[in-house]
Amino acid sequence: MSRNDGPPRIQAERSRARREQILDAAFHAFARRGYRDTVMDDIASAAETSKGGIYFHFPTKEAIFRELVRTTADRLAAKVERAVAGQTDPIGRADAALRTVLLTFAGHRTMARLLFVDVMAAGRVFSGETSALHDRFAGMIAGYLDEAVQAGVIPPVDTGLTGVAWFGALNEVVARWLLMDDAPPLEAAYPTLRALLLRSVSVDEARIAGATAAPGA
Amino acid sequence: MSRNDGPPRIQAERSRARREQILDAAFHAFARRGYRDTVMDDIASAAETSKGGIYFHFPTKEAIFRELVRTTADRLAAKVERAVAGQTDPIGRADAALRTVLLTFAGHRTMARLLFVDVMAAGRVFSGETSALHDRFAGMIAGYLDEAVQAGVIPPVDTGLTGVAWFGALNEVVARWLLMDDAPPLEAAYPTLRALLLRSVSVDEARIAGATAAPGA
DNA sequence: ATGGACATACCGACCGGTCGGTCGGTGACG
DNA sequence: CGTCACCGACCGACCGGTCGGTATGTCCAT
Repeated sequence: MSRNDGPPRIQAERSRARREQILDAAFHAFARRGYRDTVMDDIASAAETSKGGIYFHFPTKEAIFRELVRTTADRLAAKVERAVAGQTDPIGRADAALRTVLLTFAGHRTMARLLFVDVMAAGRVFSGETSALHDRFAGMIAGYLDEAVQAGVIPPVDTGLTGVAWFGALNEVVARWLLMDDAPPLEAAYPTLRALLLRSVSVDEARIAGATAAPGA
Repeated sequence: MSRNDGPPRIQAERSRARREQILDAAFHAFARRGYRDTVMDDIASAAETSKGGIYFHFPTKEAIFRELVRTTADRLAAKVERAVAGQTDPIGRADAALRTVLLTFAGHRTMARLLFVDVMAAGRVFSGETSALHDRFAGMIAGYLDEAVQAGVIPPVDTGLTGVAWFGALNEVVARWLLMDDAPPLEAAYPTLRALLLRSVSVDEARIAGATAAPGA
């Protein structure tokens, strides 16, 4: 793993590692205390470095946050797309996307916090970020819905608005779960939410009842 | 207007008016710039008074914000309940609630901003407030859904979760609208959103098609 | 190979600005 | 003349970002 050819670039490797260390510490700090209540010294000490050290690797606090949001969203989107690729049935695809997001957040509260709470809570400076993030996921949903409409599986609807509404519903369920102290596992909400959403676009009741397997149509 | 009977409580009246003035200024300031980015001096100058003047009427910045959120939510809740009281049909009630909220926000972007954006954006200090606020409205929805289930108009479902999901969908649609610069009127989203939500709890397609009048069932 | 010049990574005291909240004072109403 | 309402200069904690300095690689000329 650490085999390096010819010139032993010790310094470069160390630098990369430290950068990662800072990102990781910032991720957890932001997720726990929120953007504004996180102080650079918090991140520094959690990353076992100093404020000066951080500012060697990053220009501003904002830049750290932006990078974190971007890469986290990227990771999640990739995961969803991977899950969706394994499904051919349009309903199955939308379904897989929903399940992936829900299950991922269930396993990584911190990720959920960062994306769904902090980005909103970070203030007006990041409203562009927020907008882009929500657009991205609402747009993904709308895309899958469009496919479903195209395939004739559901009647035509305003997929844009529906995507937004679906995303909102999902968002709120996750946020709710995040703010509760006692945690009934998030997965528990999946069947109900799934049925609710599918019904909202007039999917056949029979299809809703069927599990996520068997794309035999 | 400024007529006062018998005992001339000039001073008390003036005090009340000033208090209101401050609240009003704070409301708009918070709605425009958000809680954290609003500075006491902003509020002071907008209310045509001074920081000291404010601190004569209120103990802390936080207290002002809390009072604002509470009374605003109260006002909205009362408006919804009034609208709902005029409907007997369970579906009509849920429907009236939805329409009221949407139309109110459409007419008062500031109110929407304060309740839906700023409360989330105010930081961890107010997470209790957020929680309570969302619970309140999600709970209201769940209540109407319970009635509908009781009346046999819709099949039994997890009304709690459904309330949360509905609220989330509504929330997101409003938030989206708030963050857009060009504004297709919010009311335009009403019919689609209405149909979407009603379908999600298996309301008869016939009933969905019918307008909000005629509770003739 | 080796020493010294240059770059890279890192440190933490410090700076400058911000902002919630305070306090001594002032005027006007009753 | 006391009290209520109000003013605004001021305080001090806080925090993002800077800067002079150090220590540890890295590279090249000799």
